[in-house]
Amino acid sequence: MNKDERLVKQIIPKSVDFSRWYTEIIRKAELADYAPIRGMMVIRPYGFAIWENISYLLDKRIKESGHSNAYFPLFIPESYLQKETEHLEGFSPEVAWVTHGGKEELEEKLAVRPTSEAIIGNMYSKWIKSWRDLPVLINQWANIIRWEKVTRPFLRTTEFLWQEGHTAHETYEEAQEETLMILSMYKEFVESELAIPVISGKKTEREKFAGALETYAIEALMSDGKSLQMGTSHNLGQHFSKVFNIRFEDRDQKLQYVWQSSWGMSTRLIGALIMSHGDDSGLIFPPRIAPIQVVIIPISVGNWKENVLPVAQNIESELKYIGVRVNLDAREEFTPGWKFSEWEMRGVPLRLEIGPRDIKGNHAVSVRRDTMDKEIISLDSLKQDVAEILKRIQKSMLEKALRFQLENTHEVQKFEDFKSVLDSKKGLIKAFWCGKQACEEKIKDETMGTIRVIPFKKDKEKAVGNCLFCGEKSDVLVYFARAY
RNA sequence: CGGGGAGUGGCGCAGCCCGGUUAGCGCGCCUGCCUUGGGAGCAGGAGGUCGUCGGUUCAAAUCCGAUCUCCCCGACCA
Repeated sequence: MNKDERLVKQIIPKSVDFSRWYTEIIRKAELADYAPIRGMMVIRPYGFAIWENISYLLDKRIKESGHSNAYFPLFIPESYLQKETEHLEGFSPEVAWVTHGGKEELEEKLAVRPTSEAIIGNMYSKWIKSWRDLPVLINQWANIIRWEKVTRPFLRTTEFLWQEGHTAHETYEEAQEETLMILSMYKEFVESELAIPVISGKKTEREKFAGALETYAIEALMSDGKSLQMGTSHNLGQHFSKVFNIRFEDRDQKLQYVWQSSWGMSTRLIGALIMSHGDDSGLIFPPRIAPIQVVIIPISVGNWKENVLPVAQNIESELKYIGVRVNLDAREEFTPGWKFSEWEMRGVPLRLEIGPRDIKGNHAVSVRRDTMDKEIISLDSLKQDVAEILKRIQKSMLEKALRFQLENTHEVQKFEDFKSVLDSKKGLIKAFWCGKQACEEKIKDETMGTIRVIPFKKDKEKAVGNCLFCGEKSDVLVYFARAY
């Protein structure tokens, strides 16, 4: 039986080898495949459907909060990229360059965008003349190229898809407000749609986006105990407006530089979904994002095509009618048992089994992927029940992930404890930090632990402690973790 | 980019050290029969220039060199 199980699952259990489990499940579940170019992958239909759901649900929020979509060029002239020094230094090691058009060498190299601040800044300088033109609230859905040294499907690929928002405002306060509004929108999105609880806060100077005044991020704890940055929102200050000369005449007729923000989330979110929710049997997708929310498996016995199939088809169309993404697996060449495992591996949140026995009893058997709980539901109330169960799955997946996050968050005072917790239990560690980059750096060198975020102050939290490394008095409590 | 491992039908592997018939095995795939409430069975069949390029040799999956890609562990990042 054990041997059979291995053959059947075709993937290494997550608990045995997390890394291998991660890459194997991506290929076995047909989310993505390796392309013949270093660090590049093909997002296959089942994987792309997740991205489409993410895009749709996120785009709705972006628009509802007043932003419009636009599209900027893939190429950025070298001179533009060079204008913001920090920005250039941050990105130059990973920029891909276009040097030729056909056989002719270009007079000026073109960068394949690693992010679009530069090209957008340039355009904004033409568009913005008066305070009446502000704010500019633009988002773009695009692909990005970053020549990373080490790549992993979805988590870090040479090319990835994302949305990047770029806004311009009259004042620092407005830009800051936008930056934080987006951050909380990201948090809400990831928690309610992806069922992944996140911690949000500010990044340290060291982890800041190249060219930003301040960087904020949402971070989530993956089920192997490592942290993953899932979205970032930057207050760019006037760094880019000064170098791209984005000026406007303000209400007092004075010429001013605009205040900007930029923010993004990427296909990395799919990696986060895989790593936060999956188990030894494969993927588990939260219903809101799942490409297929319900799979119907007809139990093929006897003349099932006459008896069972029509009922299954009826259920399928009823569920479709109420907007459930449903798939009836009526393939003859596979047994029901085979299909059960297959769809479990592929993470479908709810399975409906319907066979002769069920039809006699006017019911179907539902099986939740997240808990494997079986429930017999009446065909008369099937639509409502399925919708209800999907909601419950969504909710309990978030709760489960949150429980995991809390259970794996430890508070430590001493560096010795910090090291042992990081080695044995992993997870997030809350500790005080004096604010000096030297301490941050040394902690990283010794433990591989980095400051993920400086959370926003909560009233009830202890106000002061001692820096984890140097022991100096501090009122900054931060989250450390080993990160992807 | 450093250190380690690996590329052989769709997937997982054996063969390589010690060069020599027609490159094997399991799963999957195709056809037929038979089955089907947790990955059924039998019979027949298809599918490979052994990652790529070059070298050594009468002869290369096997030896040598280069190169590409993947995986793991570090330095860098969404």
